[in-house]
Amino acid sequence: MDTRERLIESTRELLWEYGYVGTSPKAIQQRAGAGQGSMYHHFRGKPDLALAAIIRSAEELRDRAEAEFSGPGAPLQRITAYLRREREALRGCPVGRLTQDRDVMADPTLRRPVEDTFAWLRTRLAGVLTEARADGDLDTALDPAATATALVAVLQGGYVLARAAGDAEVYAQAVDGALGLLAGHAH
Amino acid sequence: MDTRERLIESTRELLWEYGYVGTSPKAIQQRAGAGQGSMYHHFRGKPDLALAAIIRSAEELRDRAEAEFSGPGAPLQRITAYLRREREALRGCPVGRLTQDRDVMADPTLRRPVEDTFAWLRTRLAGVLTEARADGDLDTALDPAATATALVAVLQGGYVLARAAGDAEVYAQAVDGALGLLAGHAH
DNA sequence: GTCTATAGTGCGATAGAC
DNA sequence: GTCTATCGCACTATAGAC
Repeated sequence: MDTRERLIESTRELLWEYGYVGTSPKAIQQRAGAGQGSMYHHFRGKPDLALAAIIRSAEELRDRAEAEFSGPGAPLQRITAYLRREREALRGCPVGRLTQDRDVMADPTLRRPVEDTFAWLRTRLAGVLTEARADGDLDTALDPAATATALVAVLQGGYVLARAAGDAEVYAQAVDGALGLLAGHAH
Repeated sequence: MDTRERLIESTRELLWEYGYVGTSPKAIQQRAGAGQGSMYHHFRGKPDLALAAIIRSAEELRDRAEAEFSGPGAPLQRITAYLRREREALRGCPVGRLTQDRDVMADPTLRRPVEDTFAWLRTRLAGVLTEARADGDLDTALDPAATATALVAVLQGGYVLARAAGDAEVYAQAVDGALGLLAGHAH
């Protein structure tokens, strides 16, 4: 892994743990094992480097989700697999976390990947719910778009509650609750 | 409102918008219209002042929720009222936001009110769900604790998605989706 | 109880040698 | 392409006058 790559990966981890305001170029350089000059050679500054890191985290989230959504099994099985997939609950969502970062949301360039990722995720999940409905596996009374938004919200909120409790099990409990609610509408 | 009070309220607002790392004593003083000496007279420092602000925000969240939970109407009506209550979706949750703040979660004293608030909220909501079940208004197959955690997660995640989209309507959509899922289990 | 002055630290960024 | 030196600034906190 070359220096540029190490800088991006270090920024991703620090952004995940400390957020944008709490991540300093100095900390990035130390973690990447690079000097100041090196960082400012590859990137114009903190926002430029953060953008590269955010885009990569967004792509990773999207790729992993797409793998579950387009995987094998019936639509509802794929949704269950997606919701139950192991996540690092106590670390939170590397992309969702950024919505609480004012400097990120205030900068249209930094904000864009975050906005696009969740817009895609909600739409994509709604599509799988629509598939399930077309197969006759899901109650037609359920609105796919609203249900998809609620399910994604359970994951994002599950991170919040797990971190508040200091217990990853709370995340699992939120998912269990959501699946319990969904089960009543499955045929 | 005296100086001490203005300092606490200013800190609450700044903590809500900028988070702990992004909130400086200087900004607090300016918003409160107080000098440095004044702040350090009333509080030992930033963490001490933040604690007072966090405790107050936690109390407010709890009081507002309790008002809905112990209000008039059947249990499921009260839950619907709680979920649908107007919130400032784009500003996010003043307490939930703190879970993303490393300096807050790393300090047991600052973390305590956050942890307690969500533990109480989940337990209290589970209690109302149990009431609904006892009244024969809710499917007995639904686990009250898991369902409560999922519903609270929808709210917390709804903030995240609304902020990501830059649209408060997304928060409402998450709530609609959750109520749609819950409706299938109501008698 | 509130003010101003000041200290010490770390931030984000630039300059220029190698 | 990477390094060290340095800049100007804001941060959190303390000291001491009023």
